[in-house]
Amino acid sequence: MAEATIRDVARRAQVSVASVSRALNNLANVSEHTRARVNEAVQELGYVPHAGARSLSLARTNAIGVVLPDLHGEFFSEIVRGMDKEANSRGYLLLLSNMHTGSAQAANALKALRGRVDGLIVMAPHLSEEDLAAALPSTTPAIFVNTPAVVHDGIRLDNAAGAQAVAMHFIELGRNRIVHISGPRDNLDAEERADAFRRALDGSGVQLEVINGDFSEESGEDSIRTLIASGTSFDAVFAANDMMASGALQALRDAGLAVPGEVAVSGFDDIPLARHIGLTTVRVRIAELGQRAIVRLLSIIEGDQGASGQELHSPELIVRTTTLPK
Amino acid sequence: MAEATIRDVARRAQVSVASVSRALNNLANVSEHTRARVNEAVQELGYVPHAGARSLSLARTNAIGVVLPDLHGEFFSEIVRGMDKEANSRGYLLLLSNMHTGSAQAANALKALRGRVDGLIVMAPHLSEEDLAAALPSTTPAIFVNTPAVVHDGIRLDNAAGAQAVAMHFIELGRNRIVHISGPRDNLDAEERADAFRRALDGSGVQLEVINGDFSEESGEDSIRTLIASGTSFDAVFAANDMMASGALQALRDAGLAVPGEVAVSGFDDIPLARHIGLTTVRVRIAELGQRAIVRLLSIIEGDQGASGQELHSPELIVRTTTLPK
DNA sequence: CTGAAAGCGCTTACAG
DNA sequence: CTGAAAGCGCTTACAG
Repeated sequence: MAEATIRDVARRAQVSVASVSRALNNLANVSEHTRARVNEAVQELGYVPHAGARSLSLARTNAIGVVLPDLHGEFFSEIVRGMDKEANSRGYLLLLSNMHTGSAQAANALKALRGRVDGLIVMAPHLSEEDLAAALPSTTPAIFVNTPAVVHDGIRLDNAAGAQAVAMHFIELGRNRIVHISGPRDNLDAEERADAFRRALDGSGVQLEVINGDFSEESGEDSIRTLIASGTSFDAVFAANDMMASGALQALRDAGLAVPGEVAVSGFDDIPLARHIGLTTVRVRIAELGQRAIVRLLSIIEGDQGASGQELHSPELIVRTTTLPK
Repeated sequence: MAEATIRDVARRAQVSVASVSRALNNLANVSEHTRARVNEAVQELGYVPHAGARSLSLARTNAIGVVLPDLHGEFFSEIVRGMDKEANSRGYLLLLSNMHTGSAQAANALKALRGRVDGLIVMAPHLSEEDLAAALPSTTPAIFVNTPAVVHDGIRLDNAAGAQAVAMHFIELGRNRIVHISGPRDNLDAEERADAFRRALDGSGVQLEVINGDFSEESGEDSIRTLIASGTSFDAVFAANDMMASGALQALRDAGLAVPGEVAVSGFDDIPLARHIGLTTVRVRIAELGQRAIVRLLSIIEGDQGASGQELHSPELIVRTTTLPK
């Protein structure tokens, strides 16, 4: 048997569907008698309103589309957790959509959300704003998270501040042959971290070598292994994320180099693992980023005049054993 | 200006909305001429179909509701990742819904999904099947994941096999004063692990003490700290998950007890951290659990006759340094 | 191959 | 306070 509809309830309660609708939505203009009959019929039929039909009628879905490149890694799961928590407490559901590389695929992912959500959270550190804008319905509220954005409202991590803090820390420790393992090319976070780190070291007399990694643990390990094999000497490593830092630590250990005695190491992100391995890193309050994204999106959707433009979240340097003073 | 609708396209292309619909859905019975005009109009207007309206008409949403207790921890993020991957590749979106404790709240969470999804994945290790069944629309396909289920189709982890493997491993190592730090009461996984572990040790002459934890790292640490303070001596610890095992390791280290020399330690789950700290554990292919849940749900939704009933996923013992032979 | 019309399950002016 | 009717944006028999 098919699920009961509002018509079934109306028939059973001997009232019109209009009255059923009013009663269910707790409108004032319904007599107690009618309300009671409706509730009774709802119980008897086990009626549950059809949210899809309601959305169409109201032009409101109470759902938020979350478009992200990939669910891999603690970063994304944490940010989704922050969004989910805030959204749920405000009566919204999250609709997840993976956006694979390739702007055509990205456009389709975005289009599939039309008519399903009231707004969009877009995370795409690898796409340009133009590509995204072309696929974004202009009338849909959207917040860009850690995504290149000039025109759109967004939330970003202050990568520069984090990288700078690491640079200053290394200088204070007296390290002067520094290696930076960067993230993948074309990734916004990776670029900003590398650029700021380089700038912060400029003119300090410190020698800097940059190796290109890809945010994976293996790339961190390989980078350092190769570097050591080449005979290069260095006394500090700044990896653009914690996973690469973890790989670097393994390579250093395998090579018999003491950390932090001979080489100081810092990561970026402060994933839970970092604390366990005593890794100095830059703490990003990831879940909070996600939560803020929802707060701002809802303030647009619900018409409050929230702050517009870019919001920058400052990370914090967390010093642990991998950079204790010599 | 509002988004274009199918009517706008029809008007512009000078055909009926029926023809537009047919053209957009690539039906055969549309002349090339009409198809071309429609495509042109779509381009000019930047028309994107309204998925919500389409769903109502088709009684099909191409969305799957995922109901879970909490996004905390690597377990849930991994399982969602597995589901998301499979769902996306099959053209479905995931709609996330948090189910807080309390069966009334749970019922509402489930109801809010009516008319929004084609099927449900339900994870609720803390609720009884009756509570859930009362709130579940009987006509909606559903798969229960790691949730008490007799009537419904489900996927479960073979907790008993995992706990047994740990017990055998400890016995082979010659350990005979064993401690089990269990998960929270009323949690299905926790119960099954504890019960199976106890049974496997029965009659082996091994002495077993069970302490009640709550799956948090702190509870693992506190449990062992308290135990040591009480003067109890033991030579092996089986924590019901890796986080508690990690806490236990810290307490042991602080107390100066050698691992595995004096005390062998095993966890459960094999979260990424486990490898880093050399923790022996029971590997659960979490993402695979999520993927299988989607595969089975879709086979119900799409009418293929998939296997019904409970599917049991066998975990695998991973021996690392925390249980090397003395 | 094409269009007018009914229908999916709701909400809401409008008139009473 | 209540009901008949139109409308949200699609799809699809039905008749031509």
